[in-house]
Amino acid sequence: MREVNPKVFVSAKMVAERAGVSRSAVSRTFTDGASVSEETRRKVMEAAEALGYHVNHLARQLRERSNIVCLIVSDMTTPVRAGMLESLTRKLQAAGKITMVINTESNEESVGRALKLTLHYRADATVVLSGTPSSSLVHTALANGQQVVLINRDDGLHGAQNVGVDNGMAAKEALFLLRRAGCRRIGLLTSQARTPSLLARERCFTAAASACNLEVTVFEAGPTGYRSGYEAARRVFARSVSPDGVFCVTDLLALGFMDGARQEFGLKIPEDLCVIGFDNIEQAGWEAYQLTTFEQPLDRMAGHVVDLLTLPEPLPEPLRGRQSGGAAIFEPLPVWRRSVRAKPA
Amino acid sequence: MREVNPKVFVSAKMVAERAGVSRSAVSRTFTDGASVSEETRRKVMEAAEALGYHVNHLARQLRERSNIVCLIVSDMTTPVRAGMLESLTRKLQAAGKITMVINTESNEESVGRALKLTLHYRADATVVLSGTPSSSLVHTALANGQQVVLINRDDGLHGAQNVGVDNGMAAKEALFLLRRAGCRRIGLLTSQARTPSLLARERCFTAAASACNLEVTVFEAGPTGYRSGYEAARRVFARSVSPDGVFCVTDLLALGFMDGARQEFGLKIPEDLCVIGFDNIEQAGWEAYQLTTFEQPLDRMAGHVVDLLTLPEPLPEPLRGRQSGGAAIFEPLPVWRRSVRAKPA
DNA sequence: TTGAAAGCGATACCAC
DNA sequence: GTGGTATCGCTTTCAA
Repeated sequence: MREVNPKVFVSAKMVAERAGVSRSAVSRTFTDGASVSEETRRKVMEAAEALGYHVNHLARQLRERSNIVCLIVSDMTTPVRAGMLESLTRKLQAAGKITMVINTESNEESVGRALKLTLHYRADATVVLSGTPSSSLVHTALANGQQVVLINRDDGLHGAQNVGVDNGMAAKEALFLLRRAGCRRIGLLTSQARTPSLLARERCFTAAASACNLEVTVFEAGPTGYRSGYEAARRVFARSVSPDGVFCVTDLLALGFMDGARQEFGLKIPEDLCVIGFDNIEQAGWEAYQLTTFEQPLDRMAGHVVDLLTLPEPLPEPLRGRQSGGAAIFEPLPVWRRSVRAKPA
Repeated sequence: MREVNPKVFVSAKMVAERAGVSRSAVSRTFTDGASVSEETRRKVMEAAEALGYHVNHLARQLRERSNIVCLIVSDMTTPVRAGMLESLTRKLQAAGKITMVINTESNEESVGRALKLTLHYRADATVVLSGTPSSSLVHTALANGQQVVLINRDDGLHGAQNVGVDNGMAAKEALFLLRRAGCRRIGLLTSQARTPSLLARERCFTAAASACNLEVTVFEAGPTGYRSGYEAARRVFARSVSPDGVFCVTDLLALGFMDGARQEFGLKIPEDLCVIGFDNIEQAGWEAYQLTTFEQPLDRMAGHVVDLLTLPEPLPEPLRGRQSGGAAIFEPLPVWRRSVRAKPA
């Protein structure tokens, strides 16, 4: 049924020639709602089939929107990023969009380069999952009629659309849980990556503590990740006074911290130490950890992003996420597991 | 510096008009190696800057190759997939390619739909990370001059280029390790997803065992993942005779299996039970597991894929991976940790 | 219903 | 060095 290898993409022209019709006829055959006779359509389809023709969407959308959405992301092996990527690609596809992924460092320059690329590829929209582009670049994108969506950037850029999670609520709840467990020396473990989300969690947690006249010791680990959490535990528990309740700004840090505390100091969780994380990555539910944490509603957030990109108007009421200063903020879901005591030891 | 919002992508024509030159001049300014006077270039750059112009690569590549590479993948949150995706996107970008990600189910029909999409988008190449497209579709792609690369499909399709890992070698080594540890009742845990790779690991492992006159009990878990491993342990150790050494076809299964064995039956690893995995995902190195496993050289494999797509000729000798029947096979790297005893208990 | 022709944004080839 | 023109693959008038 199929012809010899042309080593070149089959074009509508080739199909037209073979079917003995005009190229317009071919175009119409593949445009729904266009008027073609049954006879012509049959001839065209037959030729197309034989040649292995596929409409060139890139050329088609030379006149209209490209339907391309760019995802700018760094550290995509991280469970949260991978999860967001999965959700976004799936939903975008379902909405008929094409997803272009740009893997970048999270510094402003790299993100900027990536954003320029999206302009070169005429993406209808860009979704930034990590890092923050300079506001002047965002404006260039906007000026080119491109939508820009920023995820989990609490320092939301003017002009861009922001989608995020309510860090403050989780931080407050975390403090409450640690207090209820009877923890007396409360700590917070953050990472050296001072992203807006992590900073917000830290700020809200310490603020909530001061409000109760509680002192919180802040520990800073290395880059966000398991290893950093582990090493942090090493340092934290080598001190004369060490915490008995710690809120870690991400699950990955928390899991490493738990392992470090148990392995290096023989601490029992939650008897000797209570730990709370943030994100609810899959591993937090693993038997070895059973980490109490807060779930980022990735799927709902992704859904909202897709709505922003597909719905014609500024999202109608009722909103899917709470709106605040132009940002859609989603409530994280507390997930109670076994890394925190239910009451004082 | 920047003009009012045109709400439409800026084109070379607009730049030309503003700079008072021809559109050819604009084109030349952005084509390196073209001859433009300093004066003209300056005027063009100034106008481009003011308007926020970016060359439209989609239109440019109407005449030449698109530079687009499509990645077809399912279950991208899985550590191995996420890792491969990370490596591929990074290297492809470095090679000047644009990456489109198609998130799909792994059944033939979904993969087929995805492959057709890549044709619509004139991708120069398609890399299939999961699932196998029908061979007729692969031929259509090939006939359109598109390269097709299949990763870890041991049933390698004719025409497509295959890149994989040597499952047989790992399986044999796994058996050796379990025997050296003095295990007497050896088992193999596989998943219900009977992908070519997993089947190969199973086949080679049992074959190696028969060669030593050893019997291997094969257990089948649910879908590849932690939960399935955990549940499998539940069933496996509820039996009157249970294994004391198990090769799990993926790390995720292994980790769940370990937790199940420890949590539900109080087994000590490696004293009571030796476990070996495959993939060397990050979590395998976590303190709670310290799983002995085999590392898939994702980075080297990705590098090879990119070579296939960028090097003009069929890859020259010396090859980066062992060549076998047109497939590039990479050796997995044994990673010795603590889930297997070094000698009999 | 059909084919011819214009146009989308960019590049290559021409004369000038 | 420069501007005009054809061309890439496609959709969309517009006449027939």
